Amino acid sequence: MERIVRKYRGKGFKLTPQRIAILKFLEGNTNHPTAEDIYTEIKKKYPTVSFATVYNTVQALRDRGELLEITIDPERKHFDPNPSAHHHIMCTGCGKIGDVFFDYSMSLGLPEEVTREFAVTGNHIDFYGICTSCREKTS
Amino acid sequence: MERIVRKYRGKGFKLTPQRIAILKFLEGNTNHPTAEDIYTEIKKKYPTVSFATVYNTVQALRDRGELLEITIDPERKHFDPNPSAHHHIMCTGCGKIGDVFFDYSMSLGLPEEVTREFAVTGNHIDFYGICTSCREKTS
DNA sequence: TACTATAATAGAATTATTCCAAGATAGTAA
DNA sequence: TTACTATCTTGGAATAATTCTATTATAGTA
Repeated sequence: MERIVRKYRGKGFKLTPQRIAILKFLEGNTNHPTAEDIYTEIKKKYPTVSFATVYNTVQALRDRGELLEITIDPERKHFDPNPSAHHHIMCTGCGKIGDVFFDYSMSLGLPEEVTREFAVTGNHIDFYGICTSCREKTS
Repeated sequence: MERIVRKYRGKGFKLTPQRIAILKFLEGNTNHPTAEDIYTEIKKKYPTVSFATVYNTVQALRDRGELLEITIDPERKHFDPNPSAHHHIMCTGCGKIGDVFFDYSMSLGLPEEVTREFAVTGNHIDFYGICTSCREKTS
């Protein structure tokens, strides 16, 4: 019995073959795939899968707090199956996204004029940079 | 002679009435408008203005480093005519976006496994919270 | 004043995402 | 094991944001 089936069975989350394939693809995936990346991958095994299924599934996972929607790339959304609080860095050359596991919360005090207006609930840091392979290409 | 005309004339930036209207609308605007917000406003005075003109103009401004594209709202892009390095906070109730003028760069050291792969060039922090008026509504 | 490079326009095209109705099926209760 | 039903999957249409294109207009300049 697979880990994924064990994790989701009987929790109000219907496990269909397509969903299992999506869950397997996402599990431990640190590539921050887009909806299209997921769709393309699942289509290999389930050629009739639709974007609706991909979006439905990531939405269900997001609602369960098991997946994050990432906005660092202005072009499209990326998804991160690691829901623990962390941050991201994107290569401005090739668009690759990496994780930044570091808790900055102690360092992010806000100016009084902001806390006067907002009750702060969270934060997320986008870092930008150039990755190793992009630096090699241009040097 | 208007300030805007003085600022842009003779700098390879063609000043048309529509552009002047957009520039005036953006100047000092801290509401982080969307393309549609800009379009709707300019349409009042220039009813034939098109979205293409709005997008062309904000792109030209972005390329000149005079405007930032903001990704804090997963639904759509917002624009910020203040290009100085600062951060943003969005109300998760009503979507209102506020500015956070504080330089956190000294606090944002990155783990070695990240700097090994990326030459970091910038950062931007998205804060989330609930604004005053949304708190009043739900209490 | 006239010329030319650039902008504005309408509308089509593209892309990302959501919605919908019909058929299929996983999970459950008997 | 069977049968039921709530939920999922699907294709395609719909929506929304953004970009592109060809044509016309015009700001800036010479």
